[in-house]
Amino acid sequence: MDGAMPANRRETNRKFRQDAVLAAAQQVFGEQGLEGATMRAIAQAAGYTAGAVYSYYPTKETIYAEILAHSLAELRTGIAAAIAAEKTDEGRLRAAIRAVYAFYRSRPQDLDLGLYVFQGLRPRGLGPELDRQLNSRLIMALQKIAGTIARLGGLTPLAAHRETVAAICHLFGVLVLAGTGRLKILDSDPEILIDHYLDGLVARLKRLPG
Amino acid sequence: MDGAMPANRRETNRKFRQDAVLAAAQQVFGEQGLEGATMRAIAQAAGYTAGAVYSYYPTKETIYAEILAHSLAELRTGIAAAIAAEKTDEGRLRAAIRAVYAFYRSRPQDLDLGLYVFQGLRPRGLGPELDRQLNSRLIMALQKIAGTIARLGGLTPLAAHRETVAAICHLFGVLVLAGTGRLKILDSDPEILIDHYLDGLVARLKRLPG
Amino acid sequence: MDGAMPANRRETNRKFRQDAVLAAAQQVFGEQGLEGATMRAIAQAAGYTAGAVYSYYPTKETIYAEILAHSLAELRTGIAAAIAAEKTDEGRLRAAIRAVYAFYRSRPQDLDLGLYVFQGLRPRGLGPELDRQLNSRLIMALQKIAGTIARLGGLTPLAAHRETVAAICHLFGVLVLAGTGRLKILDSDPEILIDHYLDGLVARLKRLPG
Amino acid sequence: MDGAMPANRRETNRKFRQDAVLAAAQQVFGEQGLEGATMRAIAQAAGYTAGAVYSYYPTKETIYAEILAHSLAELRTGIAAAIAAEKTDEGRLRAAIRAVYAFYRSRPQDLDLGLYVFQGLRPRGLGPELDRQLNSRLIMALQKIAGTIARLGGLTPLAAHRETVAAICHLFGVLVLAGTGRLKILDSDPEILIDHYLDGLVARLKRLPG
DNA sequence: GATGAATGAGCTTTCATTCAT
DNA sequence: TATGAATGAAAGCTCATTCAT
Repeated sequence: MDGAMPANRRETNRKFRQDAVLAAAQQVFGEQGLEGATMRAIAQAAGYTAGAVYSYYPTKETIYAEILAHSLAELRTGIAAAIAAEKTDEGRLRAAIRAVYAFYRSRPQDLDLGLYVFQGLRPRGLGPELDRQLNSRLIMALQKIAGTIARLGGLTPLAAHRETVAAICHLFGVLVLAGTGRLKILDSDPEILIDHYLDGLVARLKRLPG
Repeated sequence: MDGAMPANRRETNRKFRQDAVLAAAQQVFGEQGLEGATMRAIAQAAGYTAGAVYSYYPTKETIYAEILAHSLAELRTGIAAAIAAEKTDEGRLRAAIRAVYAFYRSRPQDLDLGLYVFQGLRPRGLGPELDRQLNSRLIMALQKIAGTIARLGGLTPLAAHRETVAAICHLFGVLVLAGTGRLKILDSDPEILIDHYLDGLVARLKRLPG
Repeated sequence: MDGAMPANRRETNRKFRQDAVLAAAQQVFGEQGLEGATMRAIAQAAGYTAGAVYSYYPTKETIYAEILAHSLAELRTGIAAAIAAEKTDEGRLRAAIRAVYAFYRSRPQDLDLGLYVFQGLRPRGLGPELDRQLNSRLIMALQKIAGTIARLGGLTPLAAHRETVAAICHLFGVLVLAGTGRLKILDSDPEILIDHYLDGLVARLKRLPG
Repeated sequence: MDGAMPANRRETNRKFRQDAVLAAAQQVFGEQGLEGATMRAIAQAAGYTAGAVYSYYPTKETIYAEILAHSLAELRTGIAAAIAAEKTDEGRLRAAIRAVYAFYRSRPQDLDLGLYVFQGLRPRGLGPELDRQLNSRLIMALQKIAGTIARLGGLTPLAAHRETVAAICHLFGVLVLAGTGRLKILDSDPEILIDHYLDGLVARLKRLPG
């Protein structure tokens, strides 16, 4: 008889358990990869039965989406922290980019997931609503970088945005090629590549306004 | 009496159908994505029963490997052609990079496949032998670009290699983000990004030796 | 144009190739066991395509039956040879039984086949006609042993038959348990078991008439 | 609220259904033979889908192993009961051997299964662990017979073991030949053969110590 | 909300057999 | 006769998902 429990308390409980499931999913996902992340495995890691998971997430894809959303949120936090720890704009830019790199290097699954969900190995990854949500999170995560670039190069928001996107492309290229082992084959170190790009970017930005 | 069809002809026919299967695989792959590319689907697209496919390719992974090998060979041809059509080293560099871009833009599945096969959603997609083969094809495909960069910037082979890898990272980053729809969200045009990168690269290379 | 070839020559040729297929089947069978003996494997060992085998044997089971028939014929020859090489009836009995033992010990597949075909892992192993044929071959193979037993023990044909069957049962029991590894588990040597049985049998036979 | 069904009861239910699956497997196995005993067939006989069976037994081989284990356990019980019902050692020996005979005569599939599993038409039917378990069950099943033989013949444990194994060989030989229809062909009655062997064995044992 | 049972569709792969050439 | 292409049925197994309790 839980009639005594107020509605918001109940909701809190629910949210709590939902998060536990999510954490379990993340763990399984990190340990076993995309293929190993079956509903059973996730449920088990959460201390539930497969069926129970469905009271929290209606679909496997939903779980993936949620993980991805969390990932992006943490990425954003990571970027913010990296920037906050620096004094100069150049330091902030370098720190931010390196933070993104480090983030995905340490959670390669999150990269996989992003590609998987968006690209849609499955017909339609998620509903457009979820998609929009994830997109806005991505944009928010990048905004701090854009701001730094704008200040450093004295750029308009638009130009700074372009430069940010370019940097992100480079970053993801490095991450993807590193993650698939191609960089090793090509005898290249991802971190050196990142730093190399940053050197060029900073040089260009500093030169621009003068 | 099998004089009617010489061994020669036989083999040709076989090769022909084998290629048809491969084409079917590529088509299914493009239409349904990696997950949809089941042996049944491939066979059906080729007008066969599932079992029949196995007389052409002993394994699903083999088909993937073959598609990828073809893809890389064509990529190389494409790069060579693009370079051959230009007179100046700058033109060659720009043309080569744009050729890679155009190649994967027009066959997004090939990108997926490369990531899938190499990264190995499966334990290890293919034997190390095949892997090596594919690797060398990749390297060969990139060598022409490295040569052009070396000449343009007066770089040592090593430095040119580094610069080539960096360019490829950028390129793949753009391709991946474009392919997953992220660039659209970020309101960015992949071609502009490529050109932007090329401008910077060329400028840097020209400045370097002086 | 082989109109020049007389019918019986043609038949001889056919028989020849048919035997080649059979030999191949036997070889595959010995090397790969029952499960490995696919039509393709047999055909290949014979230098043919799978389809070609069907001009010689309409069914896989037919091949098995033929192998078994050959096996029984050879067994009979082996028994006869073993008996012929001995001077005394006791020697003949011992030699005959040991010959059967050695025969199946060296071709465990033939034992498997016998059990497989007769017992019918498949619904109906062979037609009743083939079955009868194989049966008579079995009986013929055992007749020499029965004769020796009859003489040694001064038994009526009927009594000798019974004793022969009993000996064969013992023999097959040893063979089956040895072949399935049970005897090793039970720490027993098949040859000792056989000799032990023979000792008892000979003693009994010698005692009987007196 | 799952107070309605205590864990206790749950487990019992589960065990019940698991046994039903096993019974179905045994039935299919008896009706269709080893080859016909597919997972689908077993499932259907149990009123399930193929997939459901896998929640009771993780593998087909496991089912086989379980059937065999049950079989050996029952065999042991049967032997014990037969022995317990007799007063004299001779009676016990005869009863035990006849019990084994009757057991397998009434469940010919169990014999097949034993041969199949141990001999391993498959590379190695079951892991060595299961194999050892089954072996020890087999040995335990035979120990009572060995004890009786030892007492009856005044034999050392070793000698009694040898005699037991010999008897088992005979028995299995009779069973196999009877099961494959060979005995009928040879116009012999398995029971008479068994009794004949027992007569000889008992005579020998009684004579020995004197 | 949670369980555990069950489904059903699907997967890759194997193989005896058929048949036009 | 022989080939080689192809079939089609089947096998063992996995998994997201549903649902009565």
